[in-house]
Amino acid sequence: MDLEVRERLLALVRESAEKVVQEIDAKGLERLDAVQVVPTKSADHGDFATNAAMVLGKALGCSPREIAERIQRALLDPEGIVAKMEIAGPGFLNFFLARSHWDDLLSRILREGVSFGCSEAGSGRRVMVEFVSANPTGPLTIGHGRNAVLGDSIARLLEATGHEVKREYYFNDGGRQMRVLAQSLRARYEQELGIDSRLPEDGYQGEYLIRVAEQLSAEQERGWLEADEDQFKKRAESAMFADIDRTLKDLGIHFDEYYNEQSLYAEGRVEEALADLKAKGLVYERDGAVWLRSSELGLDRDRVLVKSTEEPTYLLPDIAYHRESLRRGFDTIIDVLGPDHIEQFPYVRAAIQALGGAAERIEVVIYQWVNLRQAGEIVKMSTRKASFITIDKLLDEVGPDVFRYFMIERRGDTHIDFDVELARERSERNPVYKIQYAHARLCSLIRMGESRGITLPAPEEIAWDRLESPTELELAKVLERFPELVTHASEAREPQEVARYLLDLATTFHSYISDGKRHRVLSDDRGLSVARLGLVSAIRTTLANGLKLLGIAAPERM
RNA sequence: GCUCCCGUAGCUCACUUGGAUAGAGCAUUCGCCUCCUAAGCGAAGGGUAGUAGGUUCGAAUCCUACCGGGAGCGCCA
Repeated sequence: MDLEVRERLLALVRESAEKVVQEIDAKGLERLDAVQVVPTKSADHGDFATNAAMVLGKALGCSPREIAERIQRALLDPEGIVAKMEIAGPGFLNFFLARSHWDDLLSRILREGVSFGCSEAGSGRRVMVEFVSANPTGPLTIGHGRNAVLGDSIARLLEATGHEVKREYYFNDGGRQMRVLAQSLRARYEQELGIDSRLPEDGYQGEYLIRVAEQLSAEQERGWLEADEDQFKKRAESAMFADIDRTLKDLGIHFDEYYNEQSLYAEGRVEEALADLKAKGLVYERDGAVWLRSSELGLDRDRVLVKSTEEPTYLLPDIAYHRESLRRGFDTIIDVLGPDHIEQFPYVRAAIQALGGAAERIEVVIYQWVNLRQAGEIVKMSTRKASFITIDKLLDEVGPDVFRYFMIERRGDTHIDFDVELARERSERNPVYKIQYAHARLCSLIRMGESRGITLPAPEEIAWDRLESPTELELAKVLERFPELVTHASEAREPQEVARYLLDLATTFHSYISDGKRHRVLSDDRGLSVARLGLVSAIRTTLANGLKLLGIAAPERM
């Protein structure tokens, strides 16, 4: 694919700036890296601007404006990308792009359709995105929902930029939590049968277990009174996973693999990791526990690998898991994790590194917890006490699109206070509706065009030069940003950039279409109608492509 | 004790990874459906960007210190 115009401009500017530097003082060469070309905020400043003259000013000992003039004179533009250049402000060199650029852009969008915005940047790279990874002890909470939406959107962005993506759910159905869950289910089952049975001290109090128990007693009657803990565990686990899967499905999320931590034990990977760490002299015993000598790996203290009860902490299997993932041949492994891992993860990474693993291929996307606000009060969420609102409940009220948008509109590393009442209210008047509404209106225009017999010819045959208003050019300018935005959001693992962008595009469109006196799309002027419908179609394509990256529906009618 | 996040309009948050006059939504006030979907649009008011330094041609953005708020970890995971 062609380079985006910004990159082509940057190359021209650097080339020209280099010549100027050579003429004046070669010492300025090392400043060339700081030269940028960026889209402008205001149309008065053209379409793109470069800071080259300001960056080089000091090194060359000349005024920025003088340098800007020399760069302007030296700039060669064989393709004729630039129609006009201006020097402004403290020394910006502003570029006004040639009309043909915008015409080409609109043609290109129509030609590329669903793949506009996609790239092959990550072609040949295998990436694993490991997310959700909630243990099957209860329904998914809103916090898990943030993880789910974030991970899935990152995966979608990676796919759009050509990566081969595997979505993985890593879980642990061994250990204490699951035993407590099994005991809790047994207690509920016995209660169903009228036996005065109590939940274990720190048992799972959620209502969902009662439902499972009801079903179990209906099926088995008293048949499970002698059942062992393992039977209850398996029963509880499959019920919990059924819940989780349904929720994920409602959110439009699927996984390629469910990876069980227990398999690491079964295959001896955990022992192996411990043995290898021992062989490197990175392990010692104290107080009956086995410690990782992480303070010798540049970290602030040592950590327990195996507790005095002989159970491993999460750290050891995590080291084994990541080693195993690297062996599976991924170029990049992205873990989407809650803030409880912020402090921990460096130890996993350090251990992998010390064992000679490619720790730099492991990336962590940390998100902050979602606080729930009810009647103005922050509610702490705990799975065990069931003091949470499940995603299911919320999805019933606001639907997956609003939920996904809520979870993705902010950067992952900021806190979200999720106000349930507000979410309900806002479900009727919400940014995501504004975006979807724009898409529906665009579709409506296309339908109306068709009903009047106006269909789009091949993109190159559209008389794009009929689009003359500033708003139309502004729209084109917004569309222009999309491919680069997708690339950036993908590389930065920041899907909220897409959400922001879509809102911006939708707003610009609503503004355009509301001024129907000046820009009526469908009119008696057939050529103009075709050109405007072409623009409409390009906007629709871009909105739809962006919504798809976020897993949000693009309705044709509302 | 250690780690992370946040202090920007009355509220919730942006600012394209250091650029030109700091922007949206909500809320408030005032307008717009004989005209392609009013889930929309236009306009007005509202700001010492927590404080103090530093780096830079240029700082809301980077660095340091302090103040204030939120969260996590320290043999549960």
